[in-house]
Amino acid sequence: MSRSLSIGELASRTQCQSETIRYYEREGLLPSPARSAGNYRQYDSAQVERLSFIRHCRSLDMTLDEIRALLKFRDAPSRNCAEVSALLDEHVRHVADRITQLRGLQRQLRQLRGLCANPGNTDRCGILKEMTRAARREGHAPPAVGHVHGPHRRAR
Amino acid sequence: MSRSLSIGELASRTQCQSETIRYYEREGLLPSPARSAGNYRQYDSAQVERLSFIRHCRSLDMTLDEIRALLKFRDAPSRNCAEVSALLDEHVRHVADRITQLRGLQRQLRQLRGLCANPGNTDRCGILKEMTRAARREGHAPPAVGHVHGPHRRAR
DNA sequence: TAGAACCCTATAGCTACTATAGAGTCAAGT
DNA sequence: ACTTGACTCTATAGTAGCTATAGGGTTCTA
Repeated sequence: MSRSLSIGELASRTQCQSETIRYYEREGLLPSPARSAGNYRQYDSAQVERLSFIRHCRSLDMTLDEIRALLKFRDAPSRNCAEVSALLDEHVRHVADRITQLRGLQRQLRQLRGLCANPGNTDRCGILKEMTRAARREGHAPPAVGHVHGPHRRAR
Repeated sequence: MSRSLSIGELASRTQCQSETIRYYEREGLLPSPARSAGNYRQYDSAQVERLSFIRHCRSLDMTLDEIRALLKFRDAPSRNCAEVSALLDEHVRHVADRITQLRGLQRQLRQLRGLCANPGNTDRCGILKEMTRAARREGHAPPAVGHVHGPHRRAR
C-alpha cells in the first residue's frame, strides 16, 4: 500500500501548481479526491497518472474540452477509438492553420520593418507612415479568424 | 465641414463592432469623443483614421499594449522612432518563436496520430496508450513558454 | 508551545473582446 | 401627435486557463 499524496506532493510530481490542480477538479477533469481528517485532499497513483496525462495533453496545446473528451475515452475502454483519431486530426488541422496564418503575418511584419533602416523622428518614420496608409487602404480582416490564438502570452 | 459620425457609422467604416469601440475608449486607445444633445458619441475623420490604425495593428496580432506604445509615438511626432523599430523587432521575434513551437508540436501530433491506423476499442488504442506512456516519461514542460498563445480561438 | 510550512475556500485578476439587460433617443410613417 | 423600429447609452457578466490574493485552519518540527 502506498501512502497517499497531499496536493503539494502531487503538484511537485507533475510539475504543476496546487491551484491548477484545484482548478482541474472544479472543471471536472480530476475527480474530487478523498479527504483527510483535517480536510486535506489525498491523492493516489491513479490521480498522478491522470494529471500527468492532462498535463501532457496541455503541453500538446490541447484545450481542456479536447482533453475532457480524451479522458472520457480513457475512462470507457470499450468504446471505439475512431473518435480519438478524429479529435487528433482536427487538432493537427488547427495547428496547421495557425502556422500558415503566422507565416503570412511574419512576411508582412518583416516588410514593414524594412521601411525603417535609419531611425529619425517619428514624424518621418516609414513604419508608422506605412501602417497608417495600409490602415486606410484596407477593410482590415479581423485579428485572427476561427479557432486560433495570437502570438502573445505572459510568462508564468 | 464633414458631418460627425455615430458610433454605428464608425463601426461599419472600420469593420469593428460598436462594443469594441467603446472598449477601446475605456482602455484609453481612443479619446472620449464629443457628445450630442442626446449623449450620443460623435466621431470625426481623425478618429476614423486612429481606429483604422488600431485595427490594422490588431490584424498584425499586436497586443493592445504594443498598440498603445505605437500610438504614443504617432501622437508625439518629434520623438525618435528607433523604439518603433525595436517594438516591431520584438513582435517579429514573438511570432517567429511561436511558429517554431507550433512546428515542433505538429511533428509530435502527427507522430501520435500515426499510431492509430485501424481504429478498434479504446482499450487497445495506440494513441491513448502512447499519450499515457509519454506522460509518465516526461517532466512535461508547461503548455507554452513565454509570450505565446495556443492554437485555439473561438470564432467571432 | 511557538512558529514555519503547508492546506482550505472564495474571490478577483489577466487579454481582448462579446453578449446581455434595461433604459433612453431619434427618424420615419400614420 | 403618436407609434414603431432602429439605434444608442451604461453597467455587468462571460469567455480560456489559469494565477494571485485574502483570511482562515492544520500539521510538523524545535
